[in-house]
Amino acid sequence: MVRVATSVDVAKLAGVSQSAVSRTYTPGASVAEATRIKVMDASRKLGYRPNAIARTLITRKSRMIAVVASYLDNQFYPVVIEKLSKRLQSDGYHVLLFIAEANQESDELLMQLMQYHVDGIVLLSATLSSGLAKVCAASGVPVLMFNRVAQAGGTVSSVACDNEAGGRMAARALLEAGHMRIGYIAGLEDSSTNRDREAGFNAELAAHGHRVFTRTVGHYSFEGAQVAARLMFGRADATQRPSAVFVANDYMAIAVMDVLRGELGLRVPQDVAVIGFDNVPQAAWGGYSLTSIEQDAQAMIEATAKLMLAQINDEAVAAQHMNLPVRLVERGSTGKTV
Amino acid sequence: MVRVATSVDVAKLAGVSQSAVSRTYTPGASVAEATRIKVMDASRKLGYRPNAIARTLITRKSRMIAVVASYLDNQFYPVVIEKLSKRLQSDGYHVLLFIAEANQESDELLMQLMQYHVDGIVLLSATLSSGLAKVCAASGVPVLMFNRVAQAGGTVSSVACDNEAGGRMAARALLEAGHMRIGYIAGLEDSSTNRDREAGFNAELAAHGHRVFTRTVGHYSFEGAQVAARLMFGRADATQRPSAVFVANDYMAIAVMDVLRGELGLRVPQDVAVIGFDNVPQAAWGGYSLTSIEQDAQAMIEATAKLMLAQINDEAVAAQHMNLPVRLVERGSTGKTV
DNA sequence: CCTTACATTGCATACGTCTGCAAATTCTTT
DNA sequence: AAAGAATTTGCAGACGTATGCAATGTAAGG
Repeated sequence: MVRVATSVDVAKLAGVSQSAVSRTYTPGASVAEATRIKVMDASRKLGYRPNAIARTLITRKSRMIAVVASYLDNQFYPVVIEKLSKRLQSDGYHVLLFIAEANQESDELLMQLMQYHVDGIVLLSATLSSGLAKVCAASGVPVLMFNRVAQAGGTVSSVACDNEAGGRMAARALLEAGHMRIGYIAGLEDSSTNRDREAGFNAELAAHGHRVFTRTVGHYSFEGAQVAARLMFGRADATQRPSAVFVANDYMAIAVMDVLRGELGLRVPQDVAVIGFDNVPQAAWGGYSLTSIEQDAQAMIEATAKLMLAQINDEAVAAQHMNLPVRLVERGSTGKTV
Repeated sequence: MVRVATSVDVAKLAGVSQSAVSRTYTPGASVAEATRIKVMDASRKLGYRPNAIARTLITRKSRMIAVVASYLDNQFYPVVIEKLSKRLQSDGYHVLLFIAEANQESDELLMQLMQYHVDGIVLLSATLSSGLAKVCAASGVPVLMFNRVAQAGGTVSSVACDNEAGGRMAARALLEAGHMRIGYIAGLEDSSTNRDREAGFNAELAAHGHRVFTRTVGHYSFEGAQVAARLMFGRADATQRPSAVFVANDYMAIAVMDVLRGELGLRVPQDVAVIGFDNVPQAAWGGYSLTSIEQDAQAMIEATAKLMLAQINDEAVAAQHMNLPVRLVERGSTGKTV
């Protein structure tokens, strides 16, 4: 077994008390410059580093934030995780990553994370069971949903984009291009993102005297989107299928484009215009040139970090619900040549 | 401030000693069935969960494993992180995620992780400075490099694929298709993956009396690959440019294909055949249909988890270097229609 | 019934750090 | 130079759990 140096070892070598060592590593504590130097020297000699675990036990702050994710194959999330991690790291926090099985009860696993006394929890595209929300609130751990909106009230914050406005933009873009038969491929039926995007989309169509021509469901999965595309576009008669489709996210939209072109021999945008949501990096790839509603990931992450840190440092900060603006990025899949 | 129940609270309510509570939550400890039930009842009433932090302090096992990653935009890594996390979770370990700035000295940051007394460290596509390797060895923390191979000897394990064999396969595939002018777009010059892939590639070319026609460097980045592609294929005279190119990974290969088609008006595979490495999910997308050398991520992860857990549980287990087999997946970018 | 073995329990201490408090030291000020 | 203010220091007691040890209770064997 290996023994690493402790603050007591350092104190002994430096000829000071253990308190002095502790204070040296506590910003803002009262230590004379001379002793600080003695401590630093001794630390260097012994290779001492404060034990974050012991520190957590007494300060009750672990400086760890749990991030719960599920589908990392949707490109939106790796980007978010990367940026969010960096952002939190720069504030001295670390990310305890947790991958939730898509359809699994994540409660048990979140309880495990709670055992580590994380200072906060960020849920990426996942919702919290009301029971667990209560547990978190009871133990004073701030919870924030990213890209999902919480049910009414509650102690859980959320940061999302203005999904409804995005849905409206998508509708407007397709209407302005003159499409009359417009389809919608839904994500997960019970997700707030899908609900809001679809609501905005339908509202805008209705405002112009239209309504959706066909609707199928892709469940935010690649395979689900392929099935949904085959269902929607599988009929031979061109007038029986949409001339444009709004897909609830880019990840699915790409699967849809592959089915349209590869399996059904349809051209995008000539036969079918496609518009997605998220503006993932792949949307800009030459093979797809996918028009999309952009979520400002950077802004969402900044808001997430700010809100989370505020709630950690000040228990009085209330839960908030933020909806950040979106914008339309037009590319080839709706006819704009780029 | 919120107070959560401790083992002492539970003990008091259950009318037993704190030790009894502790033993109830320690598998294999000696507790009578009757007291175990009393403890469980009291725990339920108080919502008690053992404090993993306090436990770590005394057992010196945090059941946390640090995972250090850098480029999550290369699709290979999200997949790895997801699978690795799940695998470790199933063994009761959790992942402390750390995003290293690409060109930054990650030593300081790894030291931060060491303060959390992680039980092990997995480096994704990153190498360890020799100084830090020494620190880790000194504190008895097993370190494993994933997709990179350590310098000679050392206490650091590594799990990678047989990059050299993969390079040879790529060469053979292009030679068998009859290509005479074959280019190579390199990744990071000082990475072991690039070194080995290129070495195998060159060796196989040489074995057939050929050698590489042009070589440029993409540094494993998207933009770098675009530049490298322009350099290699920017000349008007068709005989002055390769008819086939091996790109050191898929992430770059996709960038290369976009430049070839979108900017230079070249067709793949008719004008240029392209072959990548990793077989990321995107390689199979209809927009690219990229032939690739597949790394068996699942097997690599299984090996990583097994080796890491073995080293954690038994200090006697020596560092190992594993090279898992690869295989060629042929698709449209080298002329096979799929 | 007594001895021996065994299972169960509680006590007390340790893990490595922070922090309130009072003592000790240094610096100001008159 | 003395008194007061301000700074620095060490002591000691947390934080919540695990575990060696001795003590207790129980079962088995003779």
